Amino acid sequence: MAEYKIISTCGRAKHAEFKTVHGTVQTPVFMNVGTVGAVKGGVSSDDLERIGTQIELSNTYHLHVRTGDEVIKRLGGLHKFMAWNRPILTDSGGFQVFSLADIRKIKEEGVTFRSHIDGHKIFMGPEESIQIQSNLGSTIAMAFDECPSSVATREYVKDSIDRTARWLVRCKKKLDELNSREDTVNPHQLLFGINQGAVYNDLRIEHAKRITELDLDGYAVGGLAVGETHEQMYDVLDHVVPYLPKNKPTYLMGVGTPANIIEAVDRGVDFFDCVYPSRNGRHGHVYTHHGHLNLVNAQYTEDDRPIEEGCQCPVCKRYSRAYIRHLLKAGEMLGLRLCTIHNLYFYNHLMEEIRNAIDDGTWDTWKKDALYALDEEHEKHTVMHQPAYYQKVRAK
RNA sequence: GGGCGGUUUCCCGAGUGGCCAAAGGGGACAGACUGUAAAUCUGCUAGCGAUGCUUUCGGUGGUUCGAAUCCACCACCGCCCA
Repeated sequence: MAEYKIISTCGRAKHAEFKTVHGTVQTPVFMNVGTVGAVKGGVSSDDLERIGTQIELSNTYHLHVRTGDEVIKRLGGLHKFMAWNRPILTDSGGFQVFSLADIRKIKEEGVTFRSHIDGHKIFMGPEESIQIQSNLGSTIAMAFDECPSSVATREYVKDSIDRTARWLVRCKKKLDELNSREDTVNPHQLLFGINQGAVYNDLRIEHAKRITELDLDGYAVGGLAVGETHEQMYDVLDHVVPYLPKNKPTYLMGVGTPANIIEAVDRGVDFFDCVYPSRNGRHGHVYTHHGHLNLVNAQYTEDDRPIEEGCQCPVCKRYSRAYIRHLLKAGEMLGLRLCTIHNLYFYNHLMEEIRNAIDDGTWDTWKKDALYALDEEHEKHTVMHQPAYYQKVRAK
């Protein structure tokens, strides 16, 4: 059902279109993380549309424990539930195995973990995860995987990726069965497999070969940005992305900083998601092309510039750093909301700039310039960030 | 005029002779956060030539080896009686 079409390339970086029943996504794309069916910080589906986001990500585990995937199915599925008609990717709950489960409770059948809400035991395996995702009716379902710690031993990782590969077969079987049923919310639901193997490149490659034997709709690289260095992450991508299908989208899960994303696009990645723009936004940490600002800092008390000069987001067009800082310090929800909206715009717009640079054939120089500007060690010393510079510019 | 209670480091507030530069909270300041148990968490908040020294618990003086803590007087605040 899905169609992945490459529009243009520069080296390994590529601009492609991914057609789904919920619309076409231009890649490289950033998926806006709305774990419980909403981007935290008071961001509505309206807001997401207004700032031009293409796709949203929600979580299987969280929606299962509250309010329940069966309820959402009865209400017509997640798209209808959250009044969002563009694509949705649901994460499988695999990451919650990493963050919530006792590692000793991981069995061949699946994982038992305790609800973070009331502590009750929850069992989730490949079939359960896919059933929930089918009930939600997301555009793309993710395979149920285990995300081993970056410090896991090679022996542990080997066992884990073998199990994740076996789980993938079960996910595929379950989804095929559910997609063929009459009462399925989205009978065209897609499935992405997830590559694991920690920082062991040979295990990564072995696992990639194994999971690509199944004809899935896309492939993710998981288990990165969980404690290893950026260099290790880029090294894994250099090794494993070439073993993922060229005619299908590649998704780097949970990543990352603007620089991480640029480096990963350069290594052939199409899909990204990260809590940074929303979580950091809630904490007053906002992104610009010249590094981040921590708006709660005293230096912005009387700074009436927008977060970033020239930014076309609805926040920068109207509000000052000083006002947003005031809202954050006063504990007003509007402060978190404005920061989050700016950050989401920044991330989504960054992806557009990336696609344009690839289309224009200027990717290599664009990338170099963008990474240089984003480098805070360099940027914090430039005059453009000093209030005195701004005063002079304004005076003209 | 009389009686009682109070005055603590930016704020509130604990502390009634040494373990007190002084609990706890707030505020301020700074940092962290990568498929969201996160509008959260952590650090820090007298000064300095810094394993020590100096200044600080309303003010002044006293008792004591030693005082935020005990005594005297003074100032101010609150309540009650005239």
